Amino acid sequence: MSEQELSLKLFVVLSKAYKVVMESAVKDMKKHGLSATEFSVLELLYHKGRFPLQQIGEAILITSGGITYTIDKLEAKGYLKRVSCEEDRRVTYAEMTPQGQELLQSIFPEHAAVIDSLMAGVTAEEKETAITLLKKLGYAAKQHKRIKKT
Amino acid sequence: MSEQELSLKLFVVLSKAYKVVMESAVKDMKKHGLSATEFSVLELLYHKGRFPLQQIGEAILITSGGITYTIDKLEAKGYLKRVSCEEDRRVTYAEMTPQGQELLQSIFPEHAAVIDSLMAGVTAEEKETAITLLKKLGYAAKQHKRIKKT
DNA sequence: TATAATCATCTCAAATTTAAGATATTTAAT
DNA sequence: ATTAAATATCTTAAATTTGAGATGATTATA
Repeated sequence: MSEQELSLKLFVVLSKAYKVVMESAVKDMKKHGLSATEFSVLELLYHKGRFPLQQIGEAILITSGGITYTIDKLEAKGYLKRVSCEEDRRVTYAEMTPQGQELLQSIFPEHAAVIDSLMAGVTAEEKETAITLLKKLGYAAKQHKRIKKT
Repeated sequence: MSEQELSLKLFVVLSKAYKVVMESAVKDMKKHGLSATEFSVLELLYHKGRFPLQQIGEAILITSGGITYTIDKLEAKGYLKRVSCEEDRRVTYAEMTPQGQELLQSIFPEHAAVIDSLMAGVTAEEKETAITLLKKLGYAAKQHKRIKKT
């Protein structure tokens, strides 16, 4: 296979793996009334604490409109609140409420188990290798985007 | 890292790699007036010839509503037409028109080059490894889904 | 042959995502 | 201190995707 054919193949296989894995993961998130995007936001706040809206978008790769939409939803559900930044009045933080904390504490372990069982059949070594390669691929694609823009 | 942590990490890295790669790929497809889904359908027909609608959905992982929507779009653009199956009257094929053929002939090489340049920075060996692992992961996730359903 | 179950496609409304642009704030340059 | 450029968030309409259910066709079974 030529280099280009390899790239195309990788592109196709990446898309399929993502979609198949995501389909089951989303099913689990839906059980708790959360979309994939909502879950990602809560997971981020759960692990990193309060976070500026803009940076949430950068972290989970959604557009500004998507940020507003998702944060609105989560705020309406009572899982987080907007807190404006004192130092920079352009900035708004998203901060988990106690209800949000409780939710994640209660559902995260099961979620982790679902993801893990999804990936049974791939060994720990293989996962490590895949993580390394996908990180590298993601980094390469990000660079490509940056360069194109310039 | 525990097995479960590895799985979670892989899940996150897979999502990010997919989204970053897709973002640039979609930008290229848009240049030719095609969405990612539309492009996938045309690419499939280009390589495999006429194909039943249902099976298109299975191949590129979109729901039945999405199939109808996308095929409608492509038919309106004149790139394919619906052809009903003689043997089984439930079935409708999607079949590329000469215009569709021409379009793909003209844009596919550039598309392949874009995908390839996106992935510069990952060696051929690494691509091969990634392909193998992602196939395995996709397969594992598909099995998981099948089992869950039973 | 009825009947039930399955299958392929379509319809439609609701949910979500995207893209472009508006507003307010901050930073940098003159 | 102005002005211009950059940044963060929000608004809105359009595009897309999802999910549930309708319809028509086929297959399997009693």
